[in-house]
Amino acid sequence: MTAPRRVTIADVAEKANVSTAAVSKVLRKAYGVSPAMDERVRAAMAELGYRPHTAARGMRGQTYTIGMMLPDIRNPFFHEILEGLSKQLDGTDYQVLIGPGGSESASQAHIMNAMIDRRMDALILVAPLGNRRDLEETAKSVPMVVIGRHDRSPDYDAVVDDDLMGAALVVDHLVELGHRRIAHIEHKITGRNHPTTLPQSVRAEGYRQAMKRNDLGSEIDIVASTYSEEGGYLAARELLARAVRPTAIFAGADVAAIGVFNAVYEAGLRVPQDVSIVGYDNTSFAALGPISLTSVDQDGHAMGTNAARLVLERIESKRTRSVLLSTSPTLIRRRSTAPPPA
Amino acid sequence: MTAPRRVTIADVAEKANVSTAAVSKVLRKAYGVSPAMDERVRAAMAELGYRPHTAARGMRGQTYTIGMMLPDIRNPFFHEILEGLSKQLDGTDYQVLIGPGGSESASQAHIMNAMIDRRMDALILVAPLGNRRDLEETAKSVPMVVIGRHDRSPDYDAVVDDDLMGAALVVDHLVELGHRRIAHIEHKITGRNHPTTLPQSVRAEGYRQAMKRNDLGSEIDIVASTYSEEGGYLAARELLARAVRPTAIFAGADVAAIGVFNAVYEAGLRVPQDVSIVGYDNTSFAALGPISLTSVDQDGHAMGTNAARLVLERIESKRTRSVLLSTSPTLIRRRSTAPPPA
DNA sequence: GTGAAAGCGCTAACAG
DNA sequence: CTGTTAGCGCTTTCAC
Repeated sequence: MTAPRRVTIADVAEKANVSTAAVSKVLRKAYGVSPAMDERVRAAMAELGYRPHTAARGMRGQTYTIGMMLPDIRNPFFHEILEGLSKQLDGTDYQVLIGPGGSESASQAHIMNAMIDRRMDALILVAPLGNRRDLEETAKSVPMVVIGRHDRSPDYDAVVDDDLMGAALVVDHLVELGHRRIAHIEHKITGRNHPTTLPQSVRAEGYRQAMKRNDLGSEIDIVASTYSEEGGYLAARELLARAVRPTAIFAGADVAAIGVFNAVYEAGLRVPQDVSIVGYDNTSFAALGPISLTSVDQDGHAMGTNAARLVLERIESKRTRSVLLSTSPTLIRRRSTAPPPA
Repeated sequence: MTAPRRVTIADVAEKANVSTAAVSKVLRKAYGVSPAMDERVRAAMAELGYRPHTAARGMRGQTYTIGMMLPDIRNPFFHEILEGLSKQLDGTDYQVLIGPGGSESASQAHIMNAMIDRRMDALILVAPLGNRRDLEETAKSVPMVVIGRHDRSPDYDAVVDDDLMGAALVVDHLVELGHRRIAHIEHKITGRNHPTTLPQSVRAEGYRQAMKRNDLGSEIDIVASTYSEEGGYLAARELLARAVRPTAIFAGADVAAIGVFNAVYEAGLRVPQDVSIVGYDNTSFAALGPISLTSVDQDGHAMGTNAARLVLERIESKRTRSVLLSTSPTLIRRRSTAPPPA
């Protein structure tokens, strides 16, 4: 019941007949330890089952902890990012811990502060809502990489997928199939002015630009909703109730596309014969037979790997200049898109 | 670029003309501070924008951090638990941080150690794989609550939903509809012997017992697979290839049920006319129109809230005896179940 | 009611 | 190459 006192660096030092400083050096693989001493210390550590006390290390040095702020745990796309990140960190001393950020700027700021208060060595933020100035402010106190946003800042690194191109791929695909009345569902958080560099805003802008480029400027039809099943459902209901119904609906995220399916079936319409549906993120369920959703694929795994690399470079301060890493999406065509009804 | 030195307790003490000890007391709402001093200290903290350095506090006292180990970030059911937990912790000084545990006993042990090394005040483990002795071992060094497992231990608290009853609800419902050939898909991790108290094992056992109770012992048919889309898909393919095909498939989790849908459609069969499908967890997509999956609902939110309560009680050591909190599931009937074909 | 001082476990100069 | 010695920011006796 009573926890035995934890083994400390002092216990190891005593056992190995060396100073605590020596043990610390072995721990950090620091310069200036003879092979003989190194071995003795390691042996003592093993024998005592010593594990460094990360919190204490953090008081002077690093905590070997990287905080990842996620607005929504469930999003399968975020999971891919996490996997890339974890794989890259595997084998290093670093550990990822996830902070649930929620969908509000305030709750996200809260968890970011909590992570900084806990002395995390670096922060990885996925599609954070805060304005750029605030982000730069926190980037001044901790190495930081932002995933998903298109801002470029001198203070933090950015890893993005080209959402402008992704939206263009979708529109061009639909136009090629013969569609003209192509609607878009955007994620639009109510309340404060949110940055236009968020993925959802860029996707909407990409849709707009692509429509114009295809001489369909007059057909532009955007419904503001949310990237969620319910959001997609409600937006699609609105679209299907129009006097002239769209023949294709481009949802900014797969989860929303699922809601669109729902509304379309409910209206007694068929996919893709009556309405074509396109999603974004190419999440695992998009490939499922009964759904078979045409979607835009971003390489989340690579984004995670890149974020880890950038963050480690920063921590080890091999680099002080900021970097923006942009990857290209691809379109995955499936059975949810077809030519419009004659 | 250069981070300004953080405000510390010493700065606040100086500003308020008191000792650091006094500031610490105010911070901890500890006994022995006069209202006047309290106010002065608070004013100084506000003026300087002081935020306590959690890592440093942890060296002597608490870190005000609760670690939650999740085997799979994506599972929407886990998200419900997290929400309940967060809501309960809201307004307290505590913060949840999520440790990605992965699907292996070793990776889970790794993240648990990482959390302990970081001096977290308590651990909440969701369906951990380790054997009970190991769990009890770690429970000796930190307050702990285990969610989902049916073990009862003197060393940690447990929050479970009655999976035995959940499985019985499913079988009884199908039997009532007239089914006899009811198959079950179990989550079975390869390799080591895993505890039989895991939710997946208890659900399988509940299925077995209920089948026997309904005089269908000879019809028991369990396929070992995984709770995932692919796992459900593969298991269902196997089941549908049987000489005598089951008329109902009970997947141990909604995600697996989605894969079952997939396989059923692919085989040219209809749901529920040819095959009935039941899931478990009643995750949000189960309610979606095109899916409309009959499923077992556990109140994840309540489980999270309860876990938080138990953990706080332990931290504040109001309680030393362990508790097991079991809630009851309910069956949500939807369109994926119907009488078997004649 | 208040403050001085000794740590918590580790790192980082700095001597030797 | 090795050990001594200050701290990191906060908590906690224990005098006053």
